[in-house]
Amino acid sequence: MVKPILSRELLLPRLAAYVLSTGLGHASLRPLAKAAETSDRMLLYHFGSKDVLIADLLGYIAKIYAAALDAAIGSERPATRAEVASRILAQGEAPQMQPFLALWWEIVAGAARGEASYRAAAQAMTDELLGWLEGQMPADDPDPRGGARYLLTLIEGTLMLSAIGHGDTARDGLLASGLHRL
Amino acid sequence: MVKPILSRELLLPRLAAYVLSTGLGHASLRPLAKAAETSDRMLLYHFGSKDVLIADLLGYIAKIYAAALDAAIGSERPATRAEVASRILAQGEAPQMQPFLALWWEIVAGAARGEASYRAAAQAMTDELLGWLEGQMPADDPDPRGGARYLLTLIEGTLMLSAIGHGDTARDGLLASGLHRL
DNA sequence: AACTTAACGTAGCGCCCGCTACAAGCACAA
DNA sequence: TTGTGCTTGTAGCGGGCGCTACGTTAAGTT
Repeated sequence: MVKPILSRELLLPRLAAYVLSTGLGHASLRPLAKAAETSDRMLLYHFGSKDVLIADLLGYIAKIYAAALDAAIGSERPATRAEVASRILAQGEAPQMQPFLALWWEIVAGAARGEASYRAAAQAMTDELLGWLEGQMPADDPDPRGGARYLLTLIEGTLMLSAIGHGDTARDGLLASGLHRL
Repeated sequence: MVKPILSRELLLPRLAAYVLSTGLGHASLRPLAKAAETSDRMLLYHFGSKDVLIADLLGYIAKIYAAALDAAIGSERPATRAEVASRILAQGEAPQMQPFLALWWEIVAGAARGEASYRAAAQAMTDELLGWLEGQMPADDPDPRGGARYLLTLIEGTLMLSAIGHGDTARDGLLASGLHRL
């Protein structure tokens, strides 16, 4: 007998791939089921309701994201804050990260509207990124904790401006920030 | 005879009020019509299609936003960059701006997915904010243009982190940014 | 007075939504 | 062998969706 927990873990990667490629907005049960090679009936059987499915899926995607970040950690530590920022922004421009970024803004929008599972996913992914940043801070940084939070704020602002076609604005802002002098 | 352009301009404020309070995600024709005290039939009559209605509505809301920013301009110019940032962040925390912010992240998400009308609205609102920032920069600022872009990036990052419940993280980042020393 | 046209109401189309009722298939324990 | 309960397929429910067909009213125009 196949245990339900197994089926869920079989379904989640397929659901995640579908949602990452098409977005959360149009993710309804029948298309999701088709992408996972099952039926809407079965999705509800395994997850209970669509809300639970989405919540579980967001948690799963947050875990994928954490793994992607881990895999992207360079072996040697950057020497400056500017190098930390430039590394993670380069990571943010990588093609394989684009589906995550598109999904990210949907999650942020849901969190801003107060939906609990979106907020949980957003916080999990932000905590992950913040931890990664702290670990990447230069060894001689006078304030790694504050510096990581400063860089996180700058990086999220840059990613947002890039998402709406204001990437040049953010780049000019970073150049004017004096970051390369820190 | 009442001209259609008049009716549209009568409908848009009501539609905007509804969308600002409930979000774009669940804005379908019948609820929108009810909020505007008309029928779905009439909304389509005046706008042609839902897509056009949403596009026009986003343009209208961008104009409201511009007016709200204009109204918020203080008479005397700030003396430091930190003061500029603190003013606009205080503005972002004002209760009357919360509906705009919640809607803002939905617009960003739509723009990130490549939807043209969302992107246009996002750029219009960002251009407005950027212009406002440039006008607010201290008179003795060595680089008002770059500084405004830097502040915009920091501000958007801060607003995003606040939206997902990471407001403290952003505040710590700003404190560590050395902004108060600039 | 006859005609035109913008403005609006009523009713309903076909489609997709989340979800459910019901029964059948299956592995297992008694 | 007979339950017993997990898994799955078929079919469909009530309802909301964007949109349309069609008729009516009322204000101009000629």
